[in-house]
Amino acid sequence: MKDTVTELLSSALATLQSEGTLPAEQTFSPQVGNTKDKSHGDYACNIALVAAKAAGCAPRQLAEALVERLPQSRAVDKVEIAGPGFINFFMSTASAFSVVETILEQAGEYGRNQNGKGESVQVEFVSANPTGPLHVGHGRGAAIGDCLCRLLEASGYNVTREFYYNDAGAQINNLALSVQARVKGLTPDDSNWPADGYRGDYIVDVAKAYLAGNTVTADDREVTAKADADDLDAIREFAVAYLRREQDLDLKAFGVEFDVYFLESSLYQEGKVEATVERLTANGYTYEQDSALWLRTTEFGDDKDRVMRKKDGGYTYFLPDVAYHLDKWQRGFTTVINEQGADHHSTVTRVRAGLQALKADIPQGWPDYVLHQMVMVTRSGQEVKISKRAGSYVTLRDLIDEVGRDATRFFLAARRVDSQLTFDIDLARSQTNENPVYYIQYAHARICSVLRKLAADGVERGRNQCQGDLARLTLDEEKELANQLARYPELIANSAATREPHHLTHYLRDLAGQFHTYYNAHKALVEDVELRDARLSLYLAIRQVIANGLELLGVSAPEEM
RNA sequence: GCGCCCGUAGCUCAGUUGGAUAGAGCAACGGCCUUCUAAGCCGUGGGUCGCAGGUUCGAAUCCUGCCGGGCGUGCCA
Repeated sequence: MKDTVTELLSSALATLQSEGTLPAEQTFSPQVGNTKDKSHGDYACNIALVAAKAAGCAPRQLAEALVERLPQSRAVDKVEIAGPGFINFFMSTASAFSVVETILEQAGEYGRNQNGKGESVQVEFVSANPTGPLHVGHGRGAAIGDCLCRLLEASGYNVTREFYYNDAGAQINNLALSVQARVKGLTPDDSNWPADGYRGDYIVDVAKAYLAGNTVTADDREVTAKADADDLDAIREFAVAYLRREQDLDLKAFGVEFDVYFLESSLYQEGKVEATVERLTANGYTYEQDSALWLRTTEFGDDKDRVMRKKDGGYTYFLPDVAYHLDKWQRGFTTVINEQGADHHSTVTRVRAGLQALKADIPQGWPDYVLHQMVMVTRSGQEVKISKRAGSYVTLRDLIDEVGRDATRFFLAARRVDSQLTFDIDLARSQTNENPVYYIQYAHARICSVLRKLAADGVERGRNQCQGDLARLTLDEEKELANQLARYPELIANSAATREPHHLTHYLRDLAGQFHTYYNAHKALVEDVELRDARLSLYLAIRQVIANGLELLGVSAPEEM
C-alpha cells in the first residue's frame, strides 16, 4: 500500500523534472511515512519540504504542483496538503482490506522478504565459557541473538548460528583448580583455596560427580570422570564437559539451537594460533618487550598496544580471537554479526585491529557487533547480584523455571540492546494484565476461542479461509487494524536491517491492544452472515500475524489459555 | 583521567533514523461481566524529552560543552 503511494509520488516527481520545475540531474526519493493522527490520512510525505530548495519555490506551492501531477489511482480516496507542505494520502477503504486476503493467502510466509537474496550470514552469540551455568546476561544474548537470526532468515538470509567457547585459557585452569580444591574438601573460606577460584555452589556439584565417576554427555563431547583428585587434566576435561552439558540443557530449555559449536582448543590443535602469530610477525606489527610479544594495535586505532603472548609463553584471549575471526572469514562469511555483552566491548577494536594487521583483504569495519547492555535482576524490589566468580547467582535456568520460557524470552528481547535492562522477576511471573506476553498470547487465544464457538454452532471455517465481503468492513477500528497488519512486512525488514529485535515486541503489543479494543466494542458472531464472515476474515488475518510475530520471537502462540 | 553506552510521565519503556499537538503499559482515580474468555475494555489526571548553547523551514532525534548513572580501561574473557 505504501509502495503504491511511493510509486504515485515518484511518477509525479518525474513529471516535474521533465517539465523543468525540478532539476533533472538530481534524484528525488520520496519518504512515505505512517501518520500518527487520523486527520492526517493514512500516509504522509514530506518530499515537498525536502525538495523545495531545489525547486526554488515555497514548499506548499511545490506540494500543489506535485498533487496535480499524481496519476489516478483507485487505492487513493483523497489527497490533501497540510501544515508547512505535507502531502497526506487518504486511502480507499477497499484498498485497505486487500491486505487481509494477502495474509490469509501467504499465511506463515506473510511478512517475509528476499532482501538477503540467500546471502550467508553468521551470527555468533552467547559464547559463554564452560566455567559455570548460563546467567541472565547470557539469556539476554540468547534472546536477542536468536530473534535476530529469525529476523534475518525471514529476510531471505541463510543464517548460521555459532557458539564459540574458550576451553583452553587461564579461566579453564582456574576452573580445574577450583573443582580440584572442592574434590579435596576445601571451601572458599580456606586459606589455601585457589586465588580467583570459582566459589559458586555448582563447583561442589561438579566435584561430587567427578568423585562418583559419572559419565556426562554434552552436544559436542562425552567424558567419564576418573575420580582421581590429583589428575588435574582429568578434572579439567570432566569439568568442561559437565558445564557444557549444563549449558546445553539451559539452551534447550530456552529453545535456542546452534549450528556450530566452535572450540578455542581446535585453533591450537590445527596450528591456527601459531600461524596467526607468524603472519602478524611477518607483516611487521609485532615486537618483544618485558619478555612478552606485543601487537601494534595502535596502528589501527586502539589506544594502546596489546600483549599476544604472555611472559609464561601462553597466549592471551585476544590472539585466538583474531585467529578465530580469520577462520570465519576464510569460511566465506562476508557478513558476520557478533552478539555480545557490552562489558566486552573493548575487544571490538582489538579484534578488528588484529584482522587488519593480517593483511588478508578483510574490510575495515568487519565484523559487525551487536552489543547488549547489562541486565539487572530484581526480586521483591531488591537487586539480586549475579556475579559468577563471587558465587551468588541468578541462572538462566532459574528464570525459565520460575517465569517460563515465553516470558523470559519476551522480556529479554523487549528493550533496545543499548540500554540497560531491569528484569523484574515478580512482574515477569505475574499472570495478570501487567504482563505483555500474556496480553499478546491472549489475543491469539481469544480469536481461536471465537472460532471454536463458531464450530460449536456448526459452521465450518478453514484455518485461513477468506470469506464474506470485505467491503462490509466499514468501521474505523477495522481499517486501523488492517493498516497495522499492512505494516508488518516493513517492520520485519526494518528490524532485520537495523538489527533491532525489540521493535517486534512493541508491534505485537500494539496489535493485540487494537484487537482487544475491537473485540470488546463489536461482536464478530453476528446474525448477518456476510458481515460475520468478513469480520472473521479479519480475525484470521490478525491471528496469523500474531502467530508469525511470536514465532520470530521464539514465543508460543497458544490456542487457549 | 580516557573510551563506549544511557538519561523521555511517579515506575518500566517506545518514538518509523530530522517532521505536524512527544506516545504506550503499569501505578492512581472513576466506570463496564445474563454477552464470541474480565488474563479484557472505556474514561480522567500526569512532561522544562538531564542542563546550556549551536546547526535549519523544523530537533527528543544531528554537533559542542557540562551534570548524573552503567560498563570498560588485565600478560582475565
